[in-house]
Formats: sequence, C-alpha cells, structure tokens
Amino acid sequence: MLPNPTASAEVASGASPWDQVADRLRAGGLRWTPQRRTLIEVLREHEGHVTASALIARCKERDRTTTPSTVYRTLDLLEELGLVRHGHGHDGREEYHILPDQVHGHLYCGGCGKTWEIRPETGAVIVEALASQLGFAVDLSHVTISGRCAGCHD
Amino acid sequence: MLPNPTASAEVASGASPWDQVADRLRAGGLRWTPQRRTLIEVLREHEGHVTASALIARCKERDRTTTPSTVYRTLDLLEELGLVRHGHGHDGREEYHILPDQVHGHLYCGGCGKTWEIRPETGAVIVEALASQLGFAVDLSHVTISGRCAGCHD
DNA sequence: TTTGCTATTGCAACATGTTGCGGGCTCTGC
DNA sequence: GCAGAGCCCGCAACATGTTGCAATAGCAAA
Repeated sequence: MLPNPTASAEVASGASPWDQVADRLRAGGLRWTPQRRTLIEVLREHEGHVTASALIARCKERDRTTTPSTVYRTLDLLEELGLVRHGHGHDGREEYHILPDQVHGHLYCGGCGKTWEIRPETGAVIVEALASQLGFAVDLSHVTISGRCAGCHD
Repeated sequence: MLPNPTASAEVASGASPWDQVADRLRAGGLRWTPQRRTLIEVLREHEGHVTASALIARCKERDRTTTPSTVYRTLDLLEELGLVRHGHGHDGREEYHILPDQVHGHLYCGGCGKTWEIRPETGAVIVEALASQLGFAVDLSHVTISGRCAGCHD
C-alpha cells in the first residue's frame, strides 16, 4: 500500500481519491463512520460496474451487521462527491459505476446477456443528435440500452 | 392518429385489437378469465404509457380482489401477443407502452421531471450510429434516457 | 477529557416486482 | 351438460429499494 500523505491541496500522483473521502466528508460537517469505512474498502476492490446488491453482500462479508439502507444512503453521498455514479441495468436494477473517468453508456444484448460499453466516439454521435435536434443534454451513463449484438441477430 | 398496422391480417374498421384478445388466447390453448378481462378493459382506457402500479390500481378499482402477481403475469402474456411493450422509466420502474404503433424511445429531464418521446427521425440517428459502428440492433423503446431538456440547462 | 450538537445508524414499514405452490376455474370432448 | 386436463389464480415468501423515527455515536469546543 502507498503511504498516505492526505494532501489538502492537490493530490500527489499515485494517491487514490478514496484516501480523501474521510477528509472531504469532515470538511462538509459530515462524519467518518465504521459503516462508511467498510463500504469504501469494498469499493476500492472493484472497478467498472457493480450492482447495489453485490456491494451490500460484500459489505456484509466484512461486517455482518451491515444494513442495506445505510449502504444506499452512503452511496448517495458518494455520488454527490463524484466518486460513484448510479445507473440502471437492462432490468431496471441499480448499478454503480466506480470512479467514472469518463461518462459512457452501456449496451445490453438480450440474446447473449452480455453488456458492452459505448465508446466515446459512438456516444458522441448520440449525444450530438439529441442536442442538435432537441436541445437535450443526454446523460448516457444513467441507463443501459437494450437490443441485440452483432452475434445475436436472429 | 394513424391506423394501426400491427396485425398481419387486416383489421376491420372500428375493430380494436383488444376485441381479438380472447380468441387469440384460446387459439393458443390459453384461457379467458375475469382477471384478464378486467386488465384489458383498463388498458382500453389508456393510451401511450402507464406504469405497472397505475394499472394495478385501476384494476383494483374495478375488482377489489386484484392481486399484483396476476396483473404482472397477464402483462407478460400481452407482451408476447404484441399488445403492450414494457420498458423502464428513468428510475428503473416498469412502464408499459400500450399498442405500440411504432418503436420510440423516451427522454426524461432530471430538471423539470417531464418525459418526451424521441421522434422517429431522431431515433433513427441513434439506431443507425450503433448499428453501423457496432453492429448492434438497438431497442430504443426499452429504456428512458435521462438528461436535461433545453429549458433546464443550468 | 468531558460535554453537547446533530449527523448517522438500524429498525420497521412500505413500495414495487418476482416466484413456487396448491386448489380452483376454463375449456374441450363426449 | 358433465367430467377430465391442465392453465391460472391467490397466497406467501422473497428480492430490491426507499423512507420516517428514535437512539447512538462522531466530532469539535471547552
């Protein structure tokens, strides 16, 4: 593990955004609790997307007393801090994008059940189409678009 | 409104696709029950989109003994018959499109909370982008895309 | 260290869907 | 119009989220 400099100004290269969570919370008059620590630890172990229920399960492994409402509330907080983003899978269930580096959408194939990310170039076409035709600023990351992939056409 | 070209055979003028439901069910060895009749009656009164819970509530008004599981199961059946299509609203809750004349997507504005339909021309751009770049056949009707409308930009 | 403010937790209840099961009802064949 | 076959219903239990409330516990000031 890296040493933890906890710089208040800019982050030294190599530091993880998670290291600052405690301070960022306290700076806002919020609190650093064992339950929040547990969730952060779990999130550090993941990348990409995780369902809410998977996160709850992992938290329970570390702390048997974990309750779902606390996890959901903490995730809301982390979303406000920009550390996660929530979206909905093809079936409407919640999914969390961890440390979203860039906004990207998702495709779900009803044939094979796989999920793909929409590459920025492709996403840009969609965003642009809705922006120019309707003046609508799309947040592609919120939903999973369904359909059939190239390998599953009829 | 356009006439509805859904069925392969022609529909006599004035006839509603709902009139054929009973026969179409029986033709498949399925049954025409009071619970199904109630739901059909409710669906006839609606157009466009309805949430599942709204349908359940309306069914309960007509028949106090309505149970949710029956409604959901019947809606699944009707979806197989092509009379409704389900999708997910911006919050992941189920929504049903009644008598979908053409596939269309939906936009939800997180600012004002309104929902718009994506016009076929606009939808075509999106479908085309994903088809040509990824070979992915999008079903736009399944999800509600979130964002901010022209009136709600910052 | 102690004290006090109040953010946070865990519980309980609720909302929305899903699923397995036993008994009842629809339909068909006679 | 009766009886048999099996589709369907309602129930109960569960899965996933959300919300209100009283009690707890973080944090900072004294």
